[in-house]
Amino acid sequence: MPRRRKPKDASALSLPRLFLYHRALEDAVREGTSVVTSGGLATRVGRGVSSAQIRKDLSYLGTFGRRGQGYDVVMLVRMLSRVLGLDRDWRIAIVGFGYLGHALATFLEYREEKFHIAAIFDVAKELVGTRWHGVRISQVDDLEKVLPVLDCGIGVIAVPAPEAQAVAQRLVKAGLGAILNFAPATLRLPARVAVRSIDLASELSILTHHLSRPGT
Amino acid sequence: MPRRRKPKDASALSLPRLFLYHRALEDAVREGTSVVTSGGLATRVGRGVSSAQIRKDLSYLGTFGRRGQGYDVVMLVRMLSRVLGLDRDWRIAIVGFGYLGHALATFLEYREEKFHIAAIFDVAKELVGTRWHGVRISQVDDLEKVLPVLDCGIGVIAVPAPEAQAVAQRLVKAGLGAILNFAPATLRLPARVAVRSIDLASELSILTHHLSRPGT
DNA sequence: AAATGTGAAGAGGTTCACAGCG
DNA sequence: CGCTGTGAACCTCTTCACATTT
Repeated sequence: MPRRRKPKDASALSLPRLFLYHRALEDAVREGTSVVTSGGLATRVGRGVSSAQIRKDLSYLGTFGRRGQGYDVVMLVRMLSRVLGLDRDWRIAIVGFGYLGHALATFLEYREEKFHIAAIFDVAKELVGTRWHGVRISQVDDLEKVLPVLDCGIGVIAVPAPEAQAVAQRLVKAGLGAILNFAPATLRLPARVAVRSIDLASELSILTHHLSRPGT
Repeated sequence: MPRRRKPKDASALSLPRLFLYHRALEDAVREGTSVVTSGGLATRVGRGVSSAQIRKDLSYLGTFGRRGQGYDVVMLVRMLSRVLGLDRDWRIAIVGFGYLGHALATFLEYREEKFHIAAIFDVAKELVGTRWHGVRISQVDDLEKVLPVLDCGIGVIAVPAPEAQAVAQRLVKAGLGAILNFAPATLRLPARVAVRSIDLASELSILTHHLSRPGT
């Protein structure tokens, strides 16, 4: 039963680019730039994004530019914020508070003002009950009890690989609709749940592949 | 001047998959499985990888299966290791030893036996001169002096965004050919350098985008 | 009989080039 | 004139389906 999709839908691959546009435009706002052309934005974004690509990506979302002039920076930032869901704050639950979980929490708390750590879980008895920046660290076993009242939208998995699948399922049961997974394991979850996996070993192996090839 | 490429070249998008195959096959080895079919491997890998996809990916690298039987697991692992550059050890330099750098170092040291932390740099005076698991933490200013003798192939950037570009250029000048970047900034480097960027905010925004949409 | 390897068909995404509009 | 917005061409990757081999 193929759900009829809007005539124009941003391609999956365009999403990360939209975020890059958003970030580059925020820089432009800080510099006081008020209008930007697709070519100018392409230069800011770098990384081989063409002006045609930018216009195409934006055209899937609507019509925002002025022909002959370019795009209003503030308006574009606002529009992209809305599309990316960055026009509101988000509460995040972190499961696994070892080095990685700790690093992620710190990074988010200091650098990303839209994202707030609202729940932390770990299995280590010496951690449970302590607080991190005011957030109580709970026992993973209590996940179903603690999580529902905290209104988190996103769960971050920073536990060892063998536990990742079980943790993911519990997060989903507790109502989370999106998961960012750092464990080197493939998660099998209902399609309605959005999942992104960051796999350090995978990234490194892509680099070693390139280093191992003689030609570019 | 378009360099003529080999008649068959693994597509860029297949590389991360090859790594997933490698990981799944290592699991199979541990279980004592000696032969696997493309369908069986697809089941192990999960995440919507089809058996046809696997056969196609492998066919770009050569002919390894036995018709009617499947693939020899040990041989396939070995072949993929070679292609991915995982048939040798790698020495890594980390720049930025805050929470994130520390977390990455710990993760790699404990979990990835092919990757070794060989150099650590930071700007904090209280860190410089101390050691982490036997590795001396050096001042970032000394990067050009210290790095060349340590024979690192890969550099990991875990510094704040404004410093990332400068650090990246210095790593490249010091001879590194591959960079894994965790700073939320676009790096502009010579094409010969392999770069992968892991952008936490970008991943989160893709999740918030999905959470903000009503339909799947 | 069973599963590979692969040409061909099909999707999906990007680039081109230009009409349209300020 | 300059830059956007967009159909069409192009290219790349995925899926299909089947001839081929053990």
